[in-house]
Amino acid sequence: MAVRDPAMTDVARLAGVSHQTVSRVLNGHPNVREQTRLRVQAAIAELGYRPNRAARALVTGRSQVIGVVAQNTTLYGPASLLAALEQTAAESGFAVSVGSVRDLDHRSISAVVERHLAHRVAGIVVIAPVESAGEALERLPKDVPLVTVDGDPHRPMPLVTVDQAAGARAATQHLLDAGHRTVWHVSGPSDWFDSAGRIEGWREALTSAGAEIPPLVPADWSAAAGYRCGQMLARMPDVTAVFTANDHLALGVLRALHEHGRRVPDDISVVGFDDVPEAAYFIPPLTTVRPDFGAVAQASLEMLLTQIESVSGGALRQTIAPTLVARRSVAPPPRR
Amino acid sequence: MAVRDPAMTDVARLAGVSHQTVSRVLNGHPNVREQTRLRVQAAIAELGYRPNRAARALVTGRSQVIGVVAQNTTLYGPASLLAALEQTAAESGFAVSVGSVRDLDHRSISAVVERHLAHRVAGIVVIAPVESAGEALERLPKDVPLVTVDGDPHRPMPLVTVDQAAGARAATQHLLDAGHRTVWHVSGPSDWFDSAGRIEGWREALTSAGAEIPPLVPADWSAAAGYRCGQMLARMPDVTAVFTANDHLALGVLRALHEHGRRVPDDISVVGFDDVPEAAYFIPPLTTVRPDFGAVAQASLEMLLTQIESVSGGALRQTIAPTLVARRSVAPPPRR
DNA sequence: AGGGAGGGTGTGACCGCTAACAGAAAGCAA
DNA sequence: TTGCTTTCTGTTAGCGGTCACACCCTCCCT
Repeated sequence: MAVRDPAMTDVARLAGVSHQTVSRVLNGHPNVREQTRLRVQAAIAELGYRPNRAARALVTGRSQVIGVVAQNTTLYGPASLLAALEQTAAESGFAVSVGSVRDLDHRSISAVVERHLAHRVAGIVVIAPVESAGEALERLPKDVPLVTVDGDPHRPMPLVTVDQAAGARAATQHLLDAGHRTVWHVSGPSDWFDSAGRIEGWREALTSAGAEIPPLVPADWSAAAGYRCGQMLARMPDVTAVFTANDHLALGVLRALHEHGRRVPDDISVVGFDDVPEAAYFIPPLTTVRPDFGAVAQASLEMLLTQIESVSGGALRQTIAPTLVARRSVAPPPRR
Repeated sequence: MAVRDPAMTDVARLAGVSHQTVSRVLNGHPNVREQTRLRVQAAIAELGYRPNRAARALVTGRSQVIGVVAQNTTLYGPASLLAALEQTAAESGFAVSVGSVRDLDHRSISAVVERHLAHRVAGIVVIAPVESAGEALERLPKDVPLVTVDGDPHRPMPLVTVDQAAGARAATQHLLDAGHRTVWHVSGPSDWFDSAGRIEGWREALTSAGAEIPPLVPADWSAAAGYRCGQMLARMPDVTAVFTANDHLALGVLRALHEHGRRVPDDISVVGFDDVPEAAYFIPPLTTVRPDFGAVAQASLEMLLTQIESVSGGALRQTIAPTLVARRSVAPPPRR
């Protein structure tokens, strides 16, 4: 026989006060006598009372939930970000509701956003770093606090990004510094801003070093694609340095090179991006670029909270610098 | 100037009906004249009306949200499961709220569960496959629909599991079939049920084949641990076959063996577990066991929904069989 | 002693929805 | 026509909180 959960009035009755006083205790309102507060807290404990967030959300018009829109939370980057976001949000008393989209078209994204809005989420974080996401986002109500992670740098909305270009520059420069004449780049899917940023950084480093810019090798984020690209790269004798858009791609490249008898780093050097936990155990250990997901999460949440709390906004944009992690997949080019 | 979101009454006024009729249209109640329904739908569209889930949750006592309790959503298994769960839930009109716990003690788990209960979630899915989770779960209200994934098989609660033992048996048997006299096992953390199940399956296969049972090599889920274990294994000349509790562990082992000049699969065969997308691109491609996360998610949700909808429960337990994926990391043992 | 300030508490309305019932309209048998 | 279902639709009362306000009491100043 399911008994109704205790409500505020039950607590109030037991403590001999009004429901409003209970509410005050719950919300840490200052004007409550210490003795009363204790009585109420005792009653709460005795009944095992749990405030009903739905009721609160109804009257305040906002729940203590943050909606996240993500595409593929199986990928290492998004998954890490999501986890970090959840941790950070919990510390501020917020819950996190995920909404994944399979495809990143208007309709799918809007649908997920709608779902979040129907729940009256306090704010939305979008981890959908592709072109089409931005468009879908433009047409939603202006009064919903929103932060985009790794989104379109050219759109005027609150944005937190990993400095992809800086990371890519560091990776490329690292290879150049090792003595390579130029660096090839296996890029991520073309519609991701992350890819674009990494390509940009790679180009910049090459340009400013006066190095030749080899043709771009386009791929997606998978090891499979990396493998295919690696098979090509392995056949080209003048390729001595490769920077891949992520670590999984690098893994595929590594395997292809290995199969073709090209040694890493003796014959070819490879640098990845992401620093997945396994990168240190690739053959050979992979030099890569590590983004700080914790910092990204923190920054996003901070931005979101200032939007939620006040009307006037703080910073509209924040960039987190990644760091290069040097391991054994880089060496000087072979002497001819 | 933030205008109030349109509510049911606004729609009702515009359509010239009562709010209740609007409610009926929204909930697909049968007794509404077609013409009225259309008028209401037109009004909804015109106003951009979005039903307030919080209000509904308040009055019905249950929200259309499923709470997930997970430990580390960065690991491939949990992340995949979470994603699958989210997909499946969305199809049934449910949102998913994640609550990660850093540590798996009573207090942390209870705290997360409390948070979910405060939101009046419709049900809870626990992906926290360790001993301590079970205890924390026992003391929570009986009337909350709950499903445990990969939890304690000895506890009388609804449970969906990957058949770890079967997977491990298949892996071990596969190695035995290749001609190995016995198989070593690098196991996951001892407090995970997944680990226990895999150990059990490994032992069973060995026993029923009449093979010697080598000492267990305990580790956690990381490539780092795999590497350390691999360094030991590499020094033992009579080790010809290793089954690791997951693919990352296998990666570490592979690297250690490589460094010690022991070739895989020529000298030593290796089998993993999980089939992470990268497994096919390890050096060499890893033979592994693939659990069907989609099926697990589906089964869990189904179980949860029957609990939500009715009082009498359906199946209390469901087991999903994993499949062996043969790749190139397995070969017959070297001839002496 | 009178009066204002302010801490501490209670009262009532209301947030947006659903459930239960009541009432109106329509259909059909007698 | 009457009377009785069967649809359809409206009315009212909450769900469990918060907000705005009114009230009471004490304290302090004049």
